[in-house]
Amino acid sequence: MRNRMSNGMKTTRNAFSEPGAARAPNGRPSGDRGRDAEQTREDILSVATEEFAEKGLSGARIDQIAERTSTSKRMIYYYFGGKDGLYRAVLQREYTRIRDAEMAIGLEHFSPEDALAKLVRATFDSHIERPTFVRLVMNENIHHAEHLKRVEGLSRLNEAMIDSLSGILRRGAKTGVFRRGIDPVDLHINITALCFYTVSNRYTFREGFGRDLWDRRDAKKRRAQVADIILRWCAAG
Amino acid sequence: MRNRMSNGMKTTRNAFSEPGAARAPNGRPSGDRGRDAEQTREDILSVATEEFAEKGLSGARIDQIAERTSTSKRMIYYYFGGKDGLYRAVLQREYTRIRDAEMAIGLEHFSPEDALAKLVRATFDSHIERPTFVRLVMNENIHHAEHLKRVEGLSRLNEAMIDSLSGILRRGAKTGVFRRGIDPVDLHINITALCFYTVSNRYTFREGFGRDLWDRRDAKKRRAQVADIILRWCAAG
Amino acid sequence: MRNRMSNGMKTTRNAFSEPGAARAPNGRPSGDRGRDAEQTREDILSVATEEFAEKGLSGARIDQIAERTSTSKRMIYYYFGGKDGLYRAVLQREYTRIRDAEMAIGLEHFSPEDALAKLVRATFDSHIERPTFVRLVMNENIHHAEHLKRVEGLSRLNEAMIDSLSGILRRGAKTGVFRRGIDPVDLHINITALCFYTVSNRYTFREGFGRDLWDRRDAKKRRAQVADIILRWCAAG
Amino acid sequence: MRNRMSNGMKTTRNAFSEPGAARAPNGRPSGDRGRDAEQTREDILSVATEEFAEKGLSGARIDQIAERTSTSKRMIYYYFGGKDGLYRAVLQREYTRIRDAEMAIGLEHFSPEDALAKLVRATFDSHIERPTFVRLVMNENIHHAEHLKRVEGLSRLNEAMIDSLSGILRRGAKTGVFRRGIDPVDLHINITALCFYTVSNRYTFREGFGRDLWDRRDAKKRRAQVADIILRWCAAG
DNA sequence: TATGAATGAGCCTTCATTCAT
DNA sequence: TATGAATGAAGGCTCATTCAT
Repeated sequence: MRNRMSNGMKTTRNAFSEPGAARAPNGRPSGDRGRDAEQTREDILSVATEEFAEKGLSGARIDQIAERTSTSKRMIYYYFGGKDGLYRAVLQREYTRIRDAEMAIGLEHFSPEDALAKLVRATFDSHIERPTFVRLVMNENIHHAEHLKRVEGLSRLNEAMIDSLSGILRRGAKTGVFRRGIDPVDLHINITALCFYTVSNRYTFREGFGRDLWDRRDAKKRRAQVADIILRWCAAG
Repeated sequence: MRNRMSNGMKTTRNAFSEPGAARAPNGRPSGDRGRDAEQTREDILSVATEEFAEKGLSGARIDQIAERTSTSKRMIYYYFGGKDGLYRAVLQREYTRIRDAEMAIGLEHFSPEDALAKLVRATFDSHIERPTFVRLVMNENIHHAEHLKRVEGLSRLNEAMIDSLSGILRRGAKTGVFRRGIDPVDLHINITALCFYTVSNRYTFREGFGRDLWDRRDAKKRRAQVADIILRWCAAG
Repeated sequence: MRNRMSNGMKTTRNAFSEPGAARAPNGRPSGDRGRDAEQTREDILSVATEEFAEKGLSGARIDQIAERTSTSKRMIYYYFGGKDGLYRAVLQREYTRIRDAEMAIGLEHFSPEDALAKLVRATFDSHIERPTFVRLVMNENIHHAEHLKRVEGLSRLNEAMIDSLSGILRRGAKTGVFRRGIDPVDLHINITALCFYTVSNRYTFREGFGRDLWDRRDAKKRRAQVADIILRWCAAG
Repeated sequence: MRNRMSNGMKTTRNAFSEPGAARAPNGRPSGDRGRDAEQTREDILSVATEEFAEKGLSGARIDQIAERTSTSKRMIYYYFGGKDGLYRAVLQREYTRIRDAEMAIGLEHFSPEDALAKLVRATFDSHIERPTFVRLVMNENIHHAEHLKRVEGLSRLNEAMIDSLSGILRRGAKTGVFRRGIDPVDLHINITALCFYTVSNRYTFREGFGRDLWDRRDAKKRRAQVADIILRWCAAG
């Protein structure tokens, strides 16, 4: 967790490079060891992501992660320095991925209302499709986000989202379809709250109300409802 | 956690017996130790609640709970049968308490709009004031609500809440201030989502946006906003 | 090593109470568990002393210590909190013992010269008979005495020794057999150096000179020689 | 530490080959890499010396040594065969160096007393200036000198020292300033004991007596005192 | 009802070492 | 000669739990 970390972080940065490119991390000719190393890292990371999302940080077991991996337990320490380092790497990768997914829609070409609806639905889908991420965030909150503090590039990701919402609100206010004075961060909170809760509280809700928020039909209806709530809240008049 | 369970459950049920009665747990004639026993249980429970809420089920340590208690570790096993039994008892107590708080307002005497607004604000407050409960629910979701399954009287508590919402919606629809066709359970979900998220995702949000949703002023504004969102969504027209 | 320590230290203090007394550590009637606990501690301590003296702090293995004990490895952590705590307890016990042995001679009734000679010989013997102690001190010096810092009652033990030497020097100076101006601490250093080295450097010396400083005859001669060196150094004229 | 040993020892011996020669280690024609190789070895050795002296054999970490080196960890295995081989090489180099230092004074031209005093002071200085060596010797004694056994040329080095002392004693006895019958090996022991202890037990002494034997002024006084002790012991009359 | 002592299983981590290139 | 990746074995430590009294 000390010196090895440098090693780990160096290659971690690759997580931000284009996923399509990501060839030969350090300029080595090709077809050599580098590829394997990157694969080993990826292998560990994807297994760890599932485990941490499933059991939480303290519930997950390094032994079990290693077992489901094609490499040995020792490699986890080699690449990530320890349980916490691995957890952090998982966190970073997941945060990057979900924001990428949410932003990957060109919203400029739509009317403000359509753009907002589209963004809400995209956010909803990205939560529904990534319960793993949601669970990791829950776990992070249990731990007072102490590990997220050490994840880099976080605020940059969020600024992009806020900018996007800000643009939509401005355009909507100009054309008179949206009220003025809505804080884009507030808007983000409310969208996320409605999406996040749907995924995060699935189990207790089912237990309390006998209804599964993830039932295909339910999810679809709920997605429309969330968009509706948000649009009504922003609507002028 | 295995064989002692029977023991644990038997005494756990005592948590719901009338506190005024203070019956000696095992029929001993002299009306002496019963009072102490109830106190011991309460002592353990309140410490455990904090610990479980703070660290989660797997993160909490029986030793630490025992240490902060005025009794010994053995008593935890005696009264609750083990870690899981204790956790379940905590869960049950908390669920009972929060629903009591939420329902303790007479809403019938207000206009539908006022009643709904009042209920939303009460729900918001009850979340803000009980982060402990919120954290326990988060943790329960991490564990797929497997322990909540064994908590009794849960659905009964929820039905009361749904009935209340149902009544408000009906009255509002009759007077024309609310739209028809709003599912009271949906309404509950949305209210809760907006309240719950405010508390549950405090830490990751602060990390990502540098803003504390619990800041006194922020919380107040947010409470009004949540009520606004819900009311606009229900509003007719 | 955190909270358990308190437990460990509480009973450790018994090491300083009269060894003959040391009955029922906490007022319990007698013939109960307390005796066993003390025995368990002692058992662990004596095994650990040998192991640490033999292999050093980093060379010793907790597993091996536990194996030679009549209890389990877990008990080491129960009583001493960890490897370091155990090592510290060992250190304390050994320091106490050797100083007790060195001081246990009534020197006041002898002439200054005889008293000094007696004390030197006692010091020599106590080193020769306790290579374990010597090795622990060597190890402590390797570790910059960082653990000795946390051993209580150390300086008190040393002051007794210095007082004793001081008295002898004063008496000798008064009767004219010893030079004036000899610092009792210097005297202590020189006596100890000559004794300590005999034991501490046994192995490298044997390797370099093919002579075993511990050979019975050699040791006896050496003891006399050390006394001779010291007395000549102190002698007046 | 097992099979690679043969390799390790073969190259280890190179440490004693003439440094000026700089022969390519494995007979390669071009006089190129040999110089680098020797430098690499030296680099590793000097780092390892510090680490072993600081932490002891079991306390030192191969990884850390490699990290402080300009080469990789693999080279340690290549050149020294393993941890033990490296430790042995360190030992050998240090033993050679200190004896060289001690013998590098022409004592024949001085009076026996001056010669002895000079030699004592030189011994004292060579200890004070080389705590690294002292610590290695301490460590070797912890390990029963088992590694020193495999260091070559040791007794040769010591014989030179004994011869020197022997000569001084003989000359002193002849001129009547020294007593007869003093064993030169005994003399060596006593000189070394007083010097060695000053360095070896610095830390425990400071802890026990609050006095630092290495304080500049203290060291100087102590050096004179050691010479005084030895001279008084040897003095005739 | 209550307590200090004890425990086995398992957890996270580290070590010296070797392999493929 | 040199390197990054990989590893088995073991090391220190912690956990929930039970026993004897």
